[in-house]
Amino acid sequence: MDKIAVEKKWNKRWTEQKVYSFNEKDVANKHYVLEMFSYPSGSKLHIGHWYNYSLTDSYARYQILKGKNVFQPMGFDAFGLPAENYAIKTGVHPQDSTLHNIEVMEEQLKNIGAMFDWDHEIKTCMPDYYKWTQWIFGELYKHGLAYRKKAPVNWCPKCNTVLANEQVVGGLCERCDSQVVKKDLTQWFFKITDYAEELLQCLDTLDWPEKTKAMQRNWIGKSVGGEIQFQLENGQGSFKVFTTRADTLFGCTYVVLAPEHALVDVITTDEHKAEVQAYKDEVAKTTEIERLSTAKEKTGVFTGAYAINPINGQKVEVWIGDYVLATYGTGAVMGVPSHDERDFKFAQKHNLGIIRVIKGATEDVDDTLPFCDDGVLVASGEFDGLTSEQARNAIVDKLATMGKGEKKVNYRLRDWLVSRQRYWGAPIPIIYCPHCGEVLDENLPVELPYDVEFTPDGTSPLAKHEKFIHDVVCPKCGAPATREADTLDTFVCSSWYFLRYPDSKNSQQAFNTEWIDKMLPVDKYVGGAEHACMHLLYARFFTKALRDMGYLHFDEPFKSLVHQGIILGPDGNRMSKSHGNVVSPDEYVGTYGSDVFRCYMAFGFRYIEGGPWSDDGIKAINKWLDRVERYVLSAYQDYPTTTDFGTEEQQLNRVRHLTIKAVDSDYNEFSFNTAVARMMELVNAIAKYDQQPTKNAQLYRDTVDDLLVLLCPLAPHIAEELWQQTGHQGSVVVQKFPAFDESATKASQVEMLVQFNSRPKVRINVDATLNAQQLQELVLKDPKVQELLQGATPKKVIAIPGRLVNIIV
RNA sequence: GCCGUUGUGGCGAAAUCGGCAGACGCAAGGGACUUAAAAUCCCUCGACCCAAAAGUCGUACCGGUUCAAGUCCGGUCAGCGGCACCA
Repeated sequence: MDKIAVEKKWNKRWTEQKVYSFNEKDVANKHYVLEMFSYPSGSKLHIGHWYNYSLTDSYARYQILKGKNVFQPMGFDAFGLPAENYAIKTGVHPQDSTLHNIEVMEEQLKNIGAMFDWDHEIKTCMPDYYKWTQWIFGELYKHGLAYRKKAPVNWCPKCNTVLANEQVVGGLCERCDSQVVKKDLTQWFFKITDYAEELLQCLDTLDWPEKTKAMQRNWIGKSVGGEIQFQLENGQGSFKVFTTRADTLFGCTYVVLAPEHALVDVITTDEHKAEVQAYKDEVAKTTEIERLSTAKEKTGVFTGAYAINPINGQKVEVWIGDYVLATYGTGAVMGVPSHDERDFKFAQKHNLGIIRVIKGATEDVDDTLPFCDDGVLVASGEFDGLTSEQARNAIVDKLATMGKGEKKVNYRLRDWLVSRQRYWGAPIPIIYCPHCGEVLDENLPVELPYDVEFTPDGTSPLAKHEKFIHDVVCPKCGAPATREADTLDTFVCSSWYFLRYPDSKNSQQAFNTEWIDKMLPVDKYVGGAEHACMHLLYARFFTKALRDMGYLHFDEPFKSLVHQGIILGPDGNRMSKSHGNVVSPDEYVGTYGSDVFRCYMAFGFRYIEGGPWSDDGIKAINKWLDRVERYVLSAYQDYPTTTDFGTEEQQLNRVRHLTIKAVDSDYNEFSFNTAVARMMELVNAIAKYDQQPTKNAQLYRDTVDDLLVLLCPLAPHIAEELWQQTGHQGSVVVQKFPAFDESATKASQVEMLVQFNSRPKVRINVDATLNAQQLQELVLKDPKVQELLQGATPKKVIAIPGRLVNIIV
């Protein structure tokens, strides 16, 4: 078979006949399969795309065979920096390059032979899409979930834009690895922190990889504790500290404020002013990375001020130190050197007191090290004898009655910074009016102008576009106004695309509530694990926010999530141009066709693991598919036939049904490698049966028919071609998954393993229906067993029908 | 340091509720067919021991539970991913 020609033929025919279109009338039976959409970069689809898209498509095809009404759309995450950077380098406008790349990629995606529903395609850079991205911004704004504030933000000097916390990896820009610096800027934020608790709680309800859920939990970073108020000694006011260890409060010997803390300048005494200012200057100069390094020494200086520990009235020194972060908790911590690693180091260095107030269960107290575990309180007045856990509550409760403390939960999650000082993104629909201030523009879309000078210089390219900025009046008062020049982070665009797909042509709304309530949540979402704390978190936030506004009525967008593994280069490194280990799928697809390539990827890797690329087995898969062809055609040739159903027939039928059962669950679990292995076993059984001089044609043909249907998710074109060549009506891709007949898998006689002292010794054929008692009796009577027993009486016999018999002597 | 995850032949990997470890393939070796090659088909293929039969060892390491452990329990080590001065 000329596999390439066959692929072209069927691909074309399926598209013409719309074999794959979703039936909107049968929405109750829908199965929404979604692959993370791709970024239309200039380079072609790589192995990773193929691995993700082709095998998830196999899962979708399997669902069709199982009678599901599958919705599997595709689109493009088309805004973003790479197109803009490409434009800066080459002068080709981002819109032109993006739209061109999309065309090329559409063609490539079609060649995979996947059944994407192109009628619902989305391109996020088109006004008919970003109009609704802007609308969602407006809704968030109206509900207090989008706001503007001046804050120290992450700035990438190379990309010339701010970044979200999630886009800073180890102090470096996620995209270009430049060192990120802090800048004080007024920026737009989404209030994702309002949903921190729900985002955390709902993780338990999701069928997601444990790893991903753990990463989100970690990122949200909930910590339960208390806020404790310290009065300043000389009546200059008070400040709060956040702690998870209120039980150690009696051990507090000093407090530390973040150098940026507002109170620092107020409380510093004259004699310490110079030193404090010098320290603050020093801190401002160090980079974020240096400052956050755990290896760095715990530096700090005394302010000269004192505060009162509210639980015991002790006077403690107030220090500043850069290990206290202004952006977490209250920007102030209490120092308990006896029970905290960092405080201990800090106290040692600066000669501060160390008072031990928690005793461990064991008595081997080592006072040269901090004791950081829970224990029992000592030297803590009325709280002596309480466990740490009891004391945490008791102490905060006591403080609460004094008005000096309260229980408090803190999250590490920060609000999502969405402004970007770049061109190629959705404009933020905000107008600034000299009289009314910040006004939401509801006249959408706010179109992104084409003729923009986008060479980055640290200011937003749109700011330099006179017409865009100034050709606007205030919607409230009609006065001449100006537009917001920043654009939205592309992650905003991708935070709701799965809601748009089912209703992609709706020009009146972002989506119809009633309709997407039926179509969502996504039943199976497949994409890379690298999105754990960005896209997957943002999309959940959007879903919950839109739910609370009444635009939809479900809690989570992605019910079940699968991460495909990563295909590494042959050298075991991540494929990249710099490693020079990039493998292109094109050559393989050109030589063997997409079915062979897909089957090879299916068989060669555990789907969720991935691994280093090697093409050692691709020829074998090609041969195997040829073998399938030979036997399928052989079954339909003329040969001496019989209607008998003897041992050989039973054998074949048995393997056939075991294969049906196994492949069914394998597809369902994305275990494509074992699915192929099972089908290989079936083909081996068929090959053996083919040797029979006289064959049961009915059984033989039914069996190869089943094989073609089982194979069709992984090799749709080849299966279809053979289906047609053997004279079937209709397309194989919409057949019913073969029915499993359990009785066919049961032999009347089974080979039973007999062990002596747990070591395999003898095999005897027994009736399959015997119960444990009968089995034991029969086995003990067996001559071979008798011989091994040599007259001894077994101490114990374990007989398990269907498994084994173990004789202990 | 914390969280998660993975350790099985020369290689990719299988193994249901604890029940014959290595299915299915690749590579390798041997053979059939062929003038030859390709294609196809058959056999061997964890290690040790051995003429063979039999036997011993073997799922990262140490220990435990069990008639029986890749699988369960306790501990250790290594790889991978994430977080990390978060109070």
